[in-house]
Amino acid sequence: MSVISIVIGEKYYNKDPQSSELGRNIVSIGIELLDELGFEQFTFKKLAERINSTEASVYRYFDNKLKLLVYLTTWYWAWIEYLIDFKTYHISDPEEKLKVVLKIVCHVDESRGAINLDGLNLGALRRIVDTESDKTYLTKQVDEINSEGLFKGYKSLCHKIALIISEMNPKYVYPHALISTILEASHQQTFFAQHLPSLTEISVNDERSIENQVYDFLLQSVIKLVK
Amino acid sequence: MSVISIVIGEKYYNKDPQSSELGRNIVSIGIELLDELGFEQFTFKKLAERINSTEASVYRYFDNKLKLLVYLTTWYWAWIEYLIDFKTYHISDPEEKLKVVLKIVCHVDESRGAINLDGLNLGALRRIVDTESDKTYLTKQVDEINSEGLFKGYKSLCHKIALIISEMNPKYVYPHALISTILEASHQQTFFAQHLPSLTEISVNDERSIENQVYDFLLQSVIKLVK
DNA sequence: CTTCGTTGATAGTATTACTTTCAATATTAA
DNA sequence: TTAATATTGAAAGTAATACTATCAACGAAG
Repeated sequence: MSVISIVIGEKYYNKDPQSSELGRNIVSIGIELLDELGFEQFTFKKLAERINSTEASVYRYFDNKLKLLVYLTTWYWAWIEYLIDFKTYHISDPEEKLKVVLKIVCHVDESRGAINLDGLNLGALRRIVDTESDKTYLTKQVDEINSEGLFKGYKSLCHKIALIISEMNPKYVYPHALISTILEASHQQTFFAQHLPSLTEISVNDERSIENQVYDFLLQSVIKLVK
Repeated sequence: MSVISIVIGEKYYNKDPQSSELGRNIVSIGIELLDELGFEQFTFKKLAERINSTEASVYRYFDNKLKLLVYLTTWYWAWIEYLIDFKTYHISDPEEKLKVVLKIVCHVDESRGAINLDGLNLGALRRIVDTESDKTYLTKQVDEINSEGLFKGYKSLCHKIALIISEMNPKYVYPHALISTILEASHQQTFFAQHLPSLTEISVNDERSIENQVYDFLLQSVIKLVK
């Protein structure tokens, strides 16, 4: 039983998936099927079959699979932002704060196994974000989706971390560019380590976990750049 | 009349598009249509109509649109690598070399207007690479495509630049991770400036060109990190 | 002059991405 | 308790996508 719950605004869906068993199934089994099939092979028909419902019923909650992906990534970033608020609340030193933030973003110190919040498979959700989240904006529909305010979650997170950077060094001129680069790199480097290992020194064969290696690379980079 | 021509190996296609008028049309009009419609909306049927040919004929050259995209990005990276070889040939100082490399990658100092090489619209190709190139590997087919050696071009470029970094500072432990991050950032920051401006300080409203701003951000970053 | 390779034309299949309608059931409100 | 309302399932249908197959026409090469 979770005491907290991530709430997503109504512009992200047609009918709130948190409001019914079917909706919660669409989201939770949707995460698992997306992880399994990848965005391109994933369809509402396959999802409907998996949850013993129908295509039409799924469409009643989300316009299309891109909107579902936007919902899921928004949920993910909201969760990350919650963790940041929670775990940095007591910290005043910005450099300390940044370290905690990067640990959260890189999932260092995370308990192994299928973690659950709101009944969601967070491991699968992470993999989706690593592999598929860029597809929320790398589409001709970006400007439309953006004008509806659907990237607010990512922007908000980026801005929050950028503020910490500015606290560390008010003269650094690229806090947002740096953080968006770092956030993207955290996914890319994880993906490269697993699928295109010659593009990175981070390696699945290293005795340290991928998460730790990515964290070290990014922390070292940010500290050097901002100081 | 170009004196040089980028040649792409046969594993990238079924029939060499450079070998016929139709093939060259598929590539050159393909670039323009991909730029226009985006990868998701682009189809071989639409392309066939545009070049007054048929779907079946296009399929004789490329298995599917993903393979065409892989071909185009490979062509692009081969072109960039050619420019790097050409423009750094006489330079021995690695830091100087790096500056030239980043200028090429960011398209600084490039003459405006539709540049042409092999009859291809290079401006459109750049935009495709900025927006669509990540989709070549962000798919469940990565490992398959990679095992066929189709990412060789990108890897080769990444390695070439990583060697310059190692020359600058042999003790720097993340040359490949840094360069893959920088190459990705060069697209992302350009894209963000145009579509999600709150994620970056790089701005279309700045008096300097996007290309120049991205170059400054990336050069400054790499120098600080490697030194 | 014949053979080969290329292309175009046509047709066909399975799947995707939806939309519509209607009936059955569950929930809520009077 | 009944009546109104909302939710889902079932079924059918459409247009587009992502292909594959067949065949005839044409030009080039031997």
